[in-house]
Formats: sequence, structure tokens, C-alpha cells
Amino acid sequence: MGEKGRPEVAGDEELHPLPGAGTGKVVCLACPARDSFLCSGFEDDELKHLAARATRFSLARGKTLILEGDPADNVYNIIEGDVVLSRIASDGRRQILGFLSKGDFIGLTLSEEYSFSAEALTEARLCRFDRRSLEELVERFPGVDRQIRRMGAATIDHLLDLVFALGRKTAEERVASFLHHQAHKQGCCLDPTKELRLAMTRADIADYLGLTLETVSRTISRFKRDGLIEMPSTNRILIKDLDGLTQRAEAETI
Amino acid sequence: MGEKGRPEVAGDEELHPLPGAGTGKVVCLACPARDSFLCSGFEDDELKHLAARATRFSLARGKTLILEGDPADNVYNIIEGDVVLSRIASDGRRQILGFLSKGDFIGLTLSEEYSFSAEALTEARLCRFDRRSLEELVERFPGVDRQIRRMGAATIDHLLDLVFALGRKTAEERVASFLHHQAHKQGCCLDPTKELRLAMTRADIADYLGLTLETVSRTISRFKRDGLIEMPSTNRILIKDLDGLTQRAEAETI
DNA sequence: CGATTCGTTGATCCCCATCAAATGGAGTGG
DNA sequence: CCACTCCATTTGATGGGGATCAACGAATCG
Repeated sequence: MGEKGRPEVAGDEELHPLPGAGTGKVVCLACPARDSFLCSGFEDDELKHLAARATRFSLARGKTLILEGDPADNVYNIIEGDVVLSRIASDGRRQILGFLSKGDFIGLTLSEEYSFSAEALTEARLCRFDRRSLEELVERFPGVDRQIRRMGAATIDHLLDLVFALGRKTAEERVASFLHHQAHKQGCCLDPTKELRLAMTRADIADYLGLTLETVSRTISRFKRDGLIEMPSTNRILIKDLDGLTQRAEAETI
Repeated sequence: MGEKGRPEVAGDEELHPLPGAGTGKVVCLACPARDSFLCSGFEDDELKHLAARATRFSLARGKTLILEGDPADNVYNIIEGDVVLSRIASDGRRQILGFLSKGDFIGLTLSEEYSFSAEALTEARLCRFDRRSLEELVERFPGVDRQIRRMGAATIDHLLDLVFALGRKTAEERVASFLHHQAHKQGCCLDPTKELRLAMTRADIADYLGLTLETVSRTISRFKRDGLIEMPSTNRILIKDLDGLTQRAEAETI
């Protein structure tokens, strides 16, 4: 660990392989991410084959899972927690490429090296597969491949939204869209009393939306002042006027 | 044609199916896009199966292939020409999501409806497959699926670059990156005498880079004034100083 | 040759970045 | 419980990069 000044990278001592194809319970059956894109490609009785190739491990908050430029040898499935993907320029400018959580998949790339870094935003648990193992699984279980294609398509759909936001939305629209998306993801749209919890800092949001943290903060303050939201604390948000928020997110695509 | 004010959409009279699995030469063998991601999933002797499910057609410059919101029933492979994908907000703001050309694939989405429009930038020829046919092909030919996954990954890699540019690069860096990328794509980096041809207008470039056409024009003019490029005509560019252009594209990711 | 579309250039404005400082909350130790 | 530190956040003041508004060339086409 620690060669060439890497940020704090997870130690492998935290790894422990899953109960495999032999005896033992198949831990995947009770996995919170059982319904994720990747794992839903398997029937229950096939899960032991998945488990045999997976290594489950946990990652402390702030630890780096992937450092941009690392050889792209593994893929990961998030079991629990939040992970952030980012790219940093040599002069420090950072762009966050996505906030990932339970069931999301990391590592879809054609490149030999990862073109992004991945870091735990909260304490997290993940499953690691090396590429070769994944390739074996795909050949043996046709459903998996379909799921991988679906994951890719979902990622593309999401990135297209982000591109539109970064290219053509104002700061206010970006922040409103972001809050709206997070609220939707956390089920706050259906239950107006449920409060939104933001695992990321204002700086993270800014780096995701192509803004500065000051602009994000000012915009959120304005939403509060205008009665669209309430904030019991800085990272807990209660949506008081979903319609109003949606309107400010506008730039509705036709 | 022309219901509910659609832009000029290609008429189906231009369609003509490919010689299929029966007798006849398999037109795919001599197709310029034979090596594209999709088609390289097939051995030569398997191509007739591909051809049987494909409909080749051409699309006049400016014609719309896909209108945002259309049911996502088909996928397309570009044989020849340039196609632009875009998304337009109700107030007219447009974001171009990609400039596609020979061998590129259109239609990777999870959604039931296309979330973007596609329009021919130049006279173009394409291959259409309905989703069901493609699904059949995937089941029968395992190589295809792998290719589709690779296409998805390539698209993601490309979109991540665009996200970084839109989120964190200055106008000058964006335009320099764009020219550099186009030059690379057209092989102008290896042969400095080869001139770059831009099929798109300044407005198109602007809508791709999240800028205005004036800013794009000014920036290109500055590059010319500084001796980085020469312009025999507005859409033909000769790169005089590739290093200089690369430097201005900077924001090199670590 | 008008008409139209595209590109260039100039003048001005404004949104958001930047710089700076105050506020607040969480943790720590006395 | 208070004093203190540390860091995230908020808020204010100012400036600049790129948008906007406007006018003028240049190329294409009927």
C-alpha cells in the first residue's frame, strides 16, 4: 500500500471470499443486491456459480476502490453503501461522473485501464469479479449477458441526462434536477414526509453538476427561502413543493 | 409523413431489404461497415443470417431518422455518412449527444422510447434491425452479444469524456479537444498534410460542446490567428501545430 | 440577382466563478 | 459544561468568461 502516493486504498485484509459451489449456504441468496442487474441474471439455484467467482469485501468511508489509470482487471457490484466515480485533471479540477449505490455496477469499459477513480462515500460493501470470471459466467449463463447489456444501456441513459444538464441547463435547473432525481431514487416523491438524505457534500454535488460549491449552496438556500424545501440539517432535506422543484428543473426535453 | 409537425422524416419508399438467407449474394460481405462492432460479431459464412434481418436504406441530408419520444423499436447501424444525435428542450435549447459515422450503432437504450433524436448530417446509408430480430441474432450467435456489450462500453467511455469536458473544461479547451478528436478520428494526426473536414456547422459544434456558435467561431479564429491551424475554407481545417492544439485541450486527466 | 443560410466580428451584459469572511455543528479535551 | 479546533456550509463582494444582441461578410441556391 501507499506506493506512489496513492490515496488511502482499501487493504486486502478486508477481503473474504464467498461460500462457493461446494457445501455451505450461498450468501448471494440473502444479498441485499440480489435483484441488481447483474445478479438477477441468475436463477436461485444458479447463484452458487456466481458466488464461487465473487469476492465480497467492505470499504471504509473515504477509501479508494479504483484509481484512475489502474488496469481494468476487475468489475464490482455494490451490495450496500454509496460510491462515487470521478475524474480529476492534473490541475485539480474534478468531475464526478456518477453517484452509485446498491445494485450498481462498476467497471463497464472497453479500455485496458480505468478512466475514472472510485471512492466510498459511505461505509460500503461490494462484490468483486475479475474480468475472466465474468466472461466465463456470461458464456455459461445467457441471461447474464442480457443483464450486462441492460446495465450498459441504463448507464448510457443516465449519462445522456447528465450531458444535457451540463451542456444546457442553468445552475438552478441543475440543482433542482439533482434534488428531484435523488428524491425519486430515495422514494421521497411518493411519500412527502420522507426526508431526503444526501450522503455527499456540497463540493461533491458541485463537482457532479459542473458548478462550484458556493453556487450549489446559494441555490439550495434559495430553494429553502422560497419554501420549496426544508432542511432539518444540512444533509437532510424535506421536499415541501415537489411541483415547484420540478418546474425549476425544467428544460423539460420535448 | 408530416403529422403533428414532425421535421422532415425519411420516407419508407427509400427502403429496400437486403438479399437474405436465400440465394443471391450477401451484400453484407462487401459492406463498408463490415468491420463495425455489430457486424464483426459474425463470421463471413454467417452473414446471411444478419442480412436476412437487416433492411438497408438511405437517408438524405437533414432528414430525421428518430424523433425523441418515438417508440424504441429499432436499432440502426451506420454504413456510410454522418448522423447526429441530439436532445432538445421545449424552449429550444439543444444538446448534441454525439456525432456518429460509419460503423456506429444507434439505439442502445433501456427505455421504451428514444430519449434523443437522430438526424442525417450528410447523405447517409444505414441498416435497420427491429429489436426482436436483434434479440434472435444474439441468442443464436454468442459473438454478437459480446460485440453489443463492447459497443455499449465504447459509448460509455465516450460519454464520460464528454461529461468531463462539459463539466470542467473551458471553452478553449473544449474546442481544442473537439478538433483534436476529429483530427484523430480522420487520421490527420499521422499525416499532417491531410486536412480535417467538418461535416457539422458551428452551431452543431456549439450544441455539442455546451457553448454558443459565436464562442466556437471566435475560438477557432483565435487558433487560426495563433498559427495552430489553417482554414482553406470554413469547414476544412489543416492542423499546423498539433502539439499546440493538444496543449490548449489540456485539462489532461491525471 | 435577391433570398437564405452560415460564419465572423464587435459591443455589452450577466450568470456564475472567485476571493473572502462569518457561521454552525461535531468532536475533543480540560 | 465550556473552550477550542476542525471542517462543511453559508453568505457577501467583486470580477471575468462566455452569452446575448447586433451587424456585417461570404457562400449557396432558386
